[in-house]
Amino acid sequence: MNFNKTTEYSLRILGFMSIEEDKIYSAEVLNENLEIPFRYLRKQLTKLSNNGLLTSYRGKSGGYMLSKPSKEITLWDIIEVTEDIDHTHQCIFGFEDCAFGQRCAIHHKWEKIQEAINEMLKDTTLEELKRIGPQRFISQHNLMLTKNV
Amino acid sequence: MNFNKTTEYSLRILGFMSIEEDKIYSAEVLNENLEIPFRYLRKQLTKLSNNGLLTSYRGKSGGYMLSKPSKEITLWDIIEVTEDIDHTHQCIFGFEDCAFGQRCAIHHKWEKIQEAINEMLKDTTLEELKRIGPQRFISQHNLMLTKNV
DNA sequence: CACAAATGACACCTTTAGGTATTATTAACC
DNA sequence: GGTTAATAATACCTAAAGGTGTCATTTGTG
Ligand code: SF4
Ligand code: SF4
Repeated sequence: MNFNKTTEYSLRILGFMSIEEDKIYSAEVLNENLEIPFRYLRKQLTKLSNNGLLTSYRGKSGGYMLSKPSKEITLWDIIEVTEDIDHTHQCIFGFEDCAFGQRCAIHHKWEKIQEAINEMLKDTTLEELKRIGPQRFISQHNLMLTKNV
Repeated sequence: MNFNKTTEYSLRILGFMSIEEDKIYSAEVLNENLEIPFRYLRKQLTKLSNNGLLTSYRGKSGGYMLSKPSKEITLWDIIEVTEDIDHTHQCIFGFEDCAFGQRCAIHHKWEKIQEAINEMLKDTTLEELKRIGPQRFISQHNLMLTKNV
């Protein structure tokens, strides 16, 4: 009943990057600020690039930048990449072929909650999440290296 | 964002057993009716016994029975056994020491959803779930062996 | 008591998410 | 063009959840 580590990491990364969303952040810099194992961070950044959430710049003074304005990236977009959701299969009991015409007691309750979650995920954009996490992450943000400075 | 297999299995088991909650069900019988790998089912039944949800009867014509009336067993009770929830740590980003006085945008929304989920889990009893899952599971229920017949 | 039919305990195997290591490729800058 | 600082690709390792196998223990019954 919660998100996996990869999702958490991705939220951290993207949340941090959206503080100044027109800057390029290298994996090195992100590693210094977010507490994510370096190699895994690298892997994850590549994945986020390959899935269109980040644009990557290779070569010297390269790094990553949000591929779209933060207000156009929803939590849902992120979670679709990091969590593999089975959109069809939502029975709380794991039944794949429930044959009831009349649903069981929990079905409706559960469905409502699912809807609430999805709604939240689709309605919340990175823009709202500029300032997340412990203060220390944010306060160090001005140490960032940028492409243009 | 969903329950693990062990939780699903447990819900199936207990849901099925609550159809006739004063009967003793052997692992063998449960295995014939619910589609759960036999050994793992056995393991899980032991765990549910050890955690007070089931009472086990050893020896010939033994098996398992609900330890309490189904209306006194909530989904929450079950999930506490099968899912290991960290009750303290609920930050969607996985931060353990968020230092904000002013919470981030998602914090409140997420908290509300968590509450809705917990409320549902605590309000829903096995009693409401007597008839769950595909029809075939239920229709075979009269083949049960019991202690007293 | 001996046998059969059930659960209990415990060790082991398998799959997958999380994490590392290595080598190749790209691009700015001298 | 060569050096350096960055990402890309790929393969491998580790820990935890899911799943098996074996043997011991309990209890009803002839
Ligand atoms: S305010 Fe945001 S970052 Fe801080 S604990 Fe709440 S959800 Fe996590
Ligand atoms: S009615 Fe109940 S058992 Fe059937 S799919 Fe819905 S939640 Fe699952």
